[in-house]
Amino acid sequence: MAYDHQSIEAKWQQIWEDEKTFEAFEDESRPKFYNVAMYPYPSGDLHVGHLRNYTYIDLVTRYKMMQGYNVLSPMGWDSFGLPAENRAIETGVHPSESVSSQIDAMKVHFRQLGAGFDWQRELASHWPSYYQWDQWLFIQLFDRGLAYKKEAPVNWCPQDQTVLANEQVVEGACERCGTIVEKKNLAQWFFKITDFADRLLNDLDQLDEWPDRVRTMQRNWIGRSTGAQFSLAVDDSTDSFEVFTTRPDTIFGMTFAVLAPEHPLVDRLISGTDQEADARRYMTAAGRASEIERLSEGAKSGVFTGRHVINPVNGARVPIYIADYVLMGYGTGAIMAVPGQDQRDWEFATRYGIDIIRTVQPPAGYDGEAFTGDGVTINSDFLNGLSRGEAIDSMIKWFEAEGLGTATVNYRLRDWLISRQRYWGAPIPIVSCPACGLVAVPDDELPVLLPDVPDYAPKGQSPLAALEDWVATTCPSCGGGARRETDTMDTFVDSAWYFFRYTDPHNAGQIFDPEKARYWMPIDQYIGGVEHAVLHLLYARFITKFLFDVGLSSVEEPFARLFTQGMITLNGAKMSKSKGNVIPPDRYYREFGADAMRLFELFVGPPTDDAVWNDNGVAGTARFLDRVWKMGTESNDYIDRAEDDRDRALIADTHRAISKVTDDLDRFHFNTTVPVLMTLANTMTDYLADGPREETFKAAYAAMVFMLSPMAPHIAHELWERTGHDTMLATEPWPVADARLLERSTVTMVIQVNGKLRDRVDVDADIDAGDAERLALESDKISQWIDGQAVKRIIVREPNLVNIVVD
RNA sequence: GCCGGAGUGGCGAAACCGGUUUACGCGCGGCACUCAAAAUGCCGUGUCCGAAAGGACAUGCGGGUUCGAAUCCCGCCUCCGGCACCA
Repeated sequence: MAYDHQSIEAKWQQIWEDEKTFEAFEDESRPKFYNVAMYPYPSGDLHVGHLRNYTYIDLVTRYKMMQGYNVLSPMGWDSFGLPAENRAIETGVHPSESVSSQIDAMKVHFRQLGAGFDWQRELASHWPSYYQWDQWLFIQLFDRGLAYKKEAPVNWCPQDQTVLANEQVVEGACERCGTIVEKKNLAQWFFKITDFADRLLNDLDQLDEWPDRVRTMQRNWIGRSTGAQFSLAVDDSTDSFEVFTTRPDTIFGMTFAVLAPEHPLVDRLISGTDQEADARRYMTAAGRASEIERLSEGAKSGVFTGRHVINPVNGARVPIYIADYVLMGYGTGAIMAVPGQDQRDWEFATRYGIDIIRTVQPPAGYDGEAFTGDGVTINSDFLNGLSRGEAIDSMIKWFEAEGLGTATVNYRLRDWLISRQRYWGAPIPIVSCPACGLVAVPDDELPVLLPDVPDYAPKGQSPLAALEDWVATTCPSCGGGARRETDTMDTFVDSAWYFFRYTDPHNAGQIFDPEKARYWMPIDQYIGGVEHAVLHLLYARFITKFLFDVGLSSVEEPFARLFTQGMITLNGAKMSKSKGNVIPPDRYYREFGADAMRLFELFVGPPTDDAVWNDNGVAGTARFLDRVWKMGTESNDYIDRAEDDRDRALIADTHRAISKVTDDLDRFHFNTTVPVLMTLANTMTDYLADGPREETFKAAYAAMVFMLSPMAPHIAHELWERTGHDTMLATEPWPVADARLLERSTVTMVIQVNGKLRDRVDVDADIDAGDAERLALESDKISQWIDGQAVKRIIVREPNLVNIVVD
């Protein structure tokens, strides 16, 4: 009977739902396994690239379940955010309506794929029962000074009409829409992630089950550098300013100093100097230029202030410049410039005719510009002759003794800007009172519900600001008139802790029960796209550390093991609606079934790598499933007879397949598991062609069905049932290979002459070295190749190889 | 510029510890079944020479280590990803 994938897949999807096969409960008697796919934005249409990810997560769920783990694999929706809101602006449909229908469409996809999720724990960030706890979390941070409002130059996307976090600016452009961002001075809400910089950096070392690439990206993003911060006094003035340097050892080479155009001291310094007009003109130009323009300009530009600073180590009087290659946002916004040892300073000094003094001896014959390598310190008085490290230490001691500075650590990481001037997000639960200042909304008034608005269009401030009745409120502290915060939270706040809520999703009185979180956390396997390497994955680590600090989380790191899957591409391009190269899975479901598609998603290539979609591939895996089906349902003519060599060989091959599939699943080498099963099926076909056998074949076939269960669950469950079992295959124990059967009694021994393959012979696996050598020399082919030449050496690696070395 | 990763048939890829290169699938060619086609099954399929037996050459390029290298080392080339005036 032909395999009817349509009705059989629907049948098992219904059974898994009815029997609640994937609902999980805390159970201290079994090891837990918390398995999470990054919760998706509900975009409705999934394409074959998305399904690779969900095939992997479901494979892990089913595999770990069969291995006896108490597996939790929940699913939820990252449902706040711009796409729903932009759709609302176009169509007038409220985002909550469009999001709900998208969620329904996605659930149909997951069901069709046969994905085993615990739907009883479903959550969505736009549900008030969820974002209430976003708001609660915000207040916890606020109460501890870790959420604060500050006016600062921030990234503004003119297209989306909202500010962006640093992490959301990619090469000077909005990560979402690609528009060049502008700098604006605005009062915005920040989370003080910088307080956690050292922990976020150091704990990366523990995450040895994370891809190195992601850890490196986070390290670079945090960007810790050590050095010294010290004070430079302005000549003829009581003013001074702080500078940060990683190279205090080069201070004798300082021939100028530079302030960022936005530095607060600039105005006072230039006032009344001959250079004032020039300087002001430069600052206006620099302020107008976008970051991209500043970067692309190439040659460093700047302007002399007319003022000087005194080098504290030798009293040298050096000019102060303003230049936009110094950034206000890093360090102190001011530097000592040492062109001899810094390439940027070198370029600037060359352009403006400033002196260059080398303080590190370059190697003989060095003809480069600034020398940034290691060498002996020169031209530096009491530092002369010291190595870089010694000179740095000496200088820091000197600064400390003089009271001018100290050793300092600087980070590239900035505080996380979380307020957004958009509608579709969680309202920030703060009230601004003329008398009391910024006051948190009390817990018993949460959630601050997101009100309906007549107009979603962004106008530079949140659409909520137009709702005067909503904005006007009373102060929770003094009862006087006050105004609500109208900005909403970045959706990355929602996603920074949702995996805690999964552990206790219906708790109405608490963000989650710490005991339930303790049972499930940390996530044993987290799967998602590498595009979140420094966004979601960093924020979630930060919030987890905060929850740890306040006693809610038992772990400091949320994701014990991280897997980042590659993309599916088509004609060399990422699938996207805008490119019009999206392949929907529907046709494959219809023609070949979800199981065949799942197998091809596994088979298509190494899981971490991008893979090219091949339209014929699913037909190939469907053919394989068809063969397996026929073998199980059409070969009923078993005969009874004693086991022979052929039977023993089949059983041994089966155990080798179990061993290999188990190893490969453990190592996430999913692409190599499918060929193992295909090869086993080919072996079984050959076996059947030679005449059916009873018990032996049944055992091999059962192993095939078990191994298919996590990969192609529908057909596997159906075959399990049809071969006379009334248990649920999903919860049957995973087969274990018998180590004694894995070893072969005979192997093919390769005979080489001078490393080139010349003959092969079958030998007993326990052949000794002497016999192997003798057998090799007895070979006719080999004696032809030796042909009288002197045998210099014979390398024997019994039982696999003999290599005869001749002159 | 700096930091990662990769380069193996017509294509996706295997080869896990240095030991039979190219498993498995796609594609392609042939055959069987069929009135025919589809589906299915079987056989073949790295390149070159050769009728065959067989041989030579092949893992981006050039060297090296080794009895033996896709794998280790050195130097290049190309592609992909990340960071990029971070002082």
